Amino acid sequence: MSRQLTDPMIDEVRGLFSALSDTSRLKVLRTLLESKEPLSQGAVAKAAGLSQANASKHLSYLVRVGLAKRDPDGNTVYFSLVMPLVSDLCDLVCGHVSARAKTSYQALR
Amino acid sequence: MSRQLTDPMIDEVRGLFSALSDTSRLKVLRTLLESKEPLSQGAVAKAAGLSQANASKHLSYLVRVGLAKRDPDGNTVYFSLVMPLVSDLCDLVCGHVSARAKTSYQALR
DNA sequence: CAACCTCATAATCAAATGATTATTTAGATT
DNA sequence: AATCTAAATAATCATTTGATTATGAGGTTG
Repeated sequence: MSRQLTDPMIDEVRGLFSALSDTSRLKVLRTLLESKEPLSQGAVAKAAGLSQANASKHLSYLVRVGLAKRDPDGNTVYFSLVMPLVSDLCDLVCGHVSARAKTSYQALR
Repeated sequence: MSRQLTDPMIDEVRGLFSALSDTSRLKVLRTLLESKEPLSQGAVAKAAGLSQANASKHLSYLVRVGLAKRDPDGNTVYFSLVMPLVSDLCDLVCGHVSARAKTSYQALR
């Protein structure tokens, strides 16, 4: 985001972060992170508690912005995450969130 | 995002990414990144091309999720970014975006 | 204290976004 | 070929979100 953040680039960045700013899509990411192997769309939908159509749209979104990969095999389509990008984002953001949680907890005592 | 991504935590993470998924807020971040010093709200608004009320809301959003800091001095309020979190996020995401841009450009030749 | 400055807040409106239901496409199976 | 399954797409609706305009609250300066 730092150097040369041109206006068209801002739009790309916005799209990527938008992909991460929805509860359902984060649940999809969590599901795929916790699974070591690629999962079919149906498996993702079930594990994340989403309807079929909903899971399809969210997974497409993640693929479009480059956070997930699509891997069709016969009838079913397998999805997996793009690493290490996603895990890096995880570590950064989760670290920040839990650090904030800790300090705001300590502020209560 | 990886380990122990509980449901309440997902909501926090969502809030953080939502803060980054808006063009105006990204312009605010860019403005603050390019400035070495904290900037008053008015300065941010002008540099980012936002109205006063709009800048106020967006800056409050960034502060609320812990991406920016507020520093009132007399009449004016100075804002700055929380480092190194923001620059780390920048590097990660901008790297990804420009890498994708490059490969999709090469795909055209 | 009165006029002024900087920022925050409230109300309103238009636009974007996510969920649902239904339908369609493509591949597999009988 | 007919059927079944998995996934994508379309249409619709409710909700969320961002921009604008106007106003209010603090602090500063003449």
